[in-house]
Amino acid sequence: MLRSSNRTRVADVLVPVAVDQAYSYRIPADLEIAVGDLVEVPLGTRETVGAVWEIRETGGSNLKAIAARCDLPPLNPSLRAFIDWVARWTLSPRGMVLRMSVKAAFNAAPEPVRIGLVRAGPPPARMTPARQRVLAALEDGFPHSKSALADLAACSTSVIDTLVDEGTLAAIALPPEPIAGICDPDFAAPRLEAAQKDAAEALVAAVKAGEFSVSLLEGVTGSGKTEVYFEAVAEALRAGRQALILMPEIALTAQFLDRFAARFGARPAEWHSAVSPRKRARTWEGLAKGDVKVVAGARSALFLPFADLATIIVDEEHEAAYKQDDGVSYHARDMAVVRGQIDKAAVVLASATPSIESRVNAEGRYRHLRLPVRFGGSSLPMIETIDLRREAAPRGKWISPRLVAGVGETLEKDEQALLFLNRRGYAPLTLCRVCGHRFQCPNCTAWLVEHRFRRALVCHHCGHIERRPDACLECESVDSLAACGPGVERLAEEVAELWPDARTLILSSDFPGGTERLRQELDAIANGACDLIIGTQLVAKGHNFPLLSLVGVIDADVGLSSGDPRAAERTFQVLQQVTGRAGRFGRTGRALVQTWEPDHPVIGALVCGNAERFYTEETEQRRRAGLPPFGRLAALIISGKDRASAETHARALVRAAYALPPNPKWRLGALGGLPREDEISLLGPAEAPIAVIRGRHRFRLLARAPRNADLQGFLRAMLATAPPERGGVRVMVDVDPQNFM
DNA sequence: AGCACGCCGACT
DNA sequence: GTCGGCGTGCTC
Repeated sequence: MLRSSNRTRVADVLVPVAVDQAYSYRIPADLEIAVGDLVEVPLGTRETVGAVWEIRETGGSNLKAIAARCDLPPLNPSLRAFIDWVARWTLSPRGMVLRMSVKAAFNAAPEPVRIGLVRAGPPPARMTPARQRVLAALEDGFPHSKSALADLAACSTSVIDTLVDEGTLAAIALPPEPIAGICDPDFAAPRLEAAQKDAAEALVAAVKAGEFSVSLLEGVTGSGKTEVYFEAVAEALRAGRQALILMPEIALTAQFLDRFAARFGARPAEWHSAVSPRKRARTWEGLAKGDVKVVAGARSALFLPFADLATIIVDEEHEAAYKQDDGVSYHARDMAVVRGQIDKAAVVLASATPSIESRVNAEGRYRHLRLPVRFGGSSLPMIETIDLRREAAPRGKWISPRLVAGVGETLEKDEQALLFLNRRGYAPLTLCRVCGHRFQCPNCTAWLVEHRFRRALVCHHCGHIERRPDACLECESVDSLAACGPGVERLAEEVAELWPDARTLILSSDFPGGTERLRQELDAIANGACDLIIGTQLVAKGHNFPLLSLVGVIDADVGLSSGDPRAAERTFQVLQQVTGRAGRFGRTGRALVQTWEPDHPVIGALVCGNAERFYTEETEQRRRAGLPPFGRLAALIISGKDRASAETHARALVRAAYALPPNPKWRLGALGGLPREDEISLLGPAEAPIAVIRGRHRFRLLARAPRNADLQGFLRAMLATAPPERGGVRVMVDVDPQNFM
């Protein structure tokens, strides 16, 4: 049908900047534009790439025009719906969520053209031995790159150049190397034990159903969760559909990728911070076209353009690393469930120590699959506590006599030991014995942590670094500085004194050489390259050390006293994970846990393996306090360059909230009144526990809402009513906060 | 998120 | 007198 000439086609385009609305652009008559297309549009003074969210017709208006349609697959309706949903949930501008989805598709350097050489004509007029070798190397019929060919023929590249000039060889452009191999669901069918088989069948059925479902796959370390969820992936592959495996960043180890390759015959595509922009761009496109079938990735992989997503696995679902705090703050585990709902995919949450949230949801809302037995015949480690009140380490030392003995025995048997201390650096606090001066970060409310290897004092919040002085900065006393408390570096010093011959390695997130070296090192350890590992939290995450038979926890109580409502749960999870590293694959491991509070419920649950009771009590506490998953939380962090402006604005926000008219979707409790179950309560403003970070003073507001209340609606109304942010004040909204500092 | 505009301090 | 610091506001 003919369109009347005075009507113009207009596209509402979402641009990847911090705006919520889509902008309208005229569609030039010569451009074929559809909803979902990625398009180049002018924005202010520059050009950017946006996504078409809607197309409509309108009377003449002088809008800017779409410049071009990108040569990329369009965003499908489910991804667009997901972007809209995440933006509304997190109170982020939709443009910023779109950005997370599409930025990897662009700003990648163009694919370098790979040149391959092939036989193209008669042999050269004059044959030489080197030329002979080159031709022989090409007998297999496959194109070779120039350098590979020169290597193969043991000649210089000029020999090849001459053969090209003579017309014997020709240079052709090679297709880029595939981003991932073909994954074969039946490459190596696993032998599953009965419990694994039942769980795997349930997951396969869930994928087959082609409907949204959530399964909590719970099983202790070594119970074979991975093999079980691989069957869900296999089912997706059999159906020609796609699978996403989410993992906490550091767990994306070569070990995991090798296990995957052993099962499916090829590695999955990878998605994490260490993947090059070019590879990302190709993975993005491969997924959108449906060519790439399986991605293993960190949380940001959730925003990839899957063409036909059948299952999402969230491995180690309890991990705090799934929460993104900067920019758009989202919890990848929760958003995975949402994406599963939109894409009609089977979501699998896997963990040895599930979050309280998932456990509660598993009582009814989710399918609950348990793997009770430790796979492969090895038993759970024997866990003993060491009461530091009775068996303390010598003064200035951190390893108690019993732990010293335990490590000694282990090393004598040529087995590996791991000492776990969740503190990076040498010492968390440095002070002057003469005047009492404490070294503090100039930008943050935090002590500077001594890093002895780097001869520096470092702030773990803002990265501030200064040389460790020899004299006190305050009273100028020389040699008066004392290191207080232990970090892994200091523990290493103690270890070196106790066992000078042991091969020791420190594993922490500031590992020199970055992620790649760390990966290699982890593999080396698994192969016995070291006797004694000293590690932070990092060692608890998803890496297996088959030779490890003893785990020593230096200070089990760290973190229990913080104001974080999840402190006990977190401590339990990390201790359970780290002690579970001991004695896999046939050996009975042993864990020695040093603690000042052996009677604490967390320690009790760990030692007698009575996780159930601990979970029940924690769950009950959450229920009583209306905390997640029984209620919902949102934090507002109000920061400014000075204390007063931040506090003033925080108070203005509270006033705005109480001035709001009544709303049917939420009710705000009376100011100062007792919290009621059906009302939103607003706590604060309170100065944040870390009052200053990067030179910005911070206040916090905490909103707690009943499950059925429209918490986001309330927050939007409050923010809209409050005075605009001026004088450098910033408000950050953190829905479902995990971090209370 | 970028990028321009604008208003105050230290310099060729 | 200009260069440049960053706070503020806008992008169809």
